[in-house]
Amino acid sequence: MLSDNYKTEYITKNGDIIITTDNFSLPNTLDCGQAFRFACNNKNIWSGVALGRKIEMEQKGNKIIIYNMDEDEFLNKFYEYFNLDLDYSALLQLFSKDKTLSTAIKHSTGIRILKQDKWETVCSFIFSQNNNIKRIKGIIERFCTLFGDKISDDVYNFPPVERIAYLELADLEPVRAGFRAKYIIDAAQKINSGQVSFENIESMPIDKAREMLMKIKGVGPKVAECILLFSCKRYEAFPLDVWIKRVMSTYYPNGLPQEFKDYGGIAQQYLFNYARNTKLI
DNA sequence: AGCCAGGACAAGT
DNA sequence: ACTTGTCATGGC
Repeated sequence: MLSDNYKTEYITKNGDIIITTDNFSLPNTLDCGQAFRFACNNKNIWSGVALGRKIEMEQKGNKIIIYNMDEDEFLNKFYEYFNLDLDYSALLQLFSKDKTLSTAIKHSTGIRILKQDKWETVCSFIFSQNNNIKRIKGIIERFCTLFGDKISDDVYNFPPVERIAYLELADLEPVRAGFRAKYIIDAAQKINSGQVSFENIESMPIDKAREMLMKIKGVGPKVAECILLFSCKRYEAFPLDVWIKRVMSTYYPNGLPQEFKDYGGIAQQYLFNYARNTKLI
């Protein structure tokens, strides 16, 4: 359906990367509930931690500036992280044939699905269950500060899985994750031991991938879909949370149109953001 | 103050 | 196979 080798325009300048595209909104992408470690300061700079480094960005119209990053690191890690190999222009044009999606897209333009670290995504969405986004962010920051490596002032990497695998439940108490803490330990142990492996997860039949992820305690159908969508490039994954369930019952009682299903997860993210922000649904 | 949150699990029909 | 109570915590 979409081109396999789409390329987004960029240049390097003074040690920064400057991306040019009409389909990239920093606020909508970084604050739509898929990632939890980004925030905007009062000077319009978005700052966060991803793929083991602090990253600072700014949007000026259709240009996205990634400060202090060389081309190697950009091409090897963040080009894929920001999903710059997907033709959002063509995809959103397809989605816009549907009236509800068209409205949602106009409301929250420029959402992109990030390709995040898998272990971090497992933890993040375990923390997310029966929880609100504000508190999820707090839990994750405490988790990183307590167990991650310091990379600069007040900035900590996401803790490595092998470190968490050998913690006691009581060690996680200051994270204040509640009943989810035991799930984090179980996830770390199963991933660290290889009982749950990410190898081939991006290409294996999606039902196999779901089944494997759900071997982790605390990973049910919804969290599994989030992991597949937000860290494995499985755009057909379709997380059903309370917001999307409302959208579906109101606007799509017979399910999402078939022609969108290969990219249903991306459509889902526009619908989620629209529903959550407007509270109209 | 009380309801709700990017749910999952276990026990009960 | 479906339904229900329970699970910590704190945002609003």
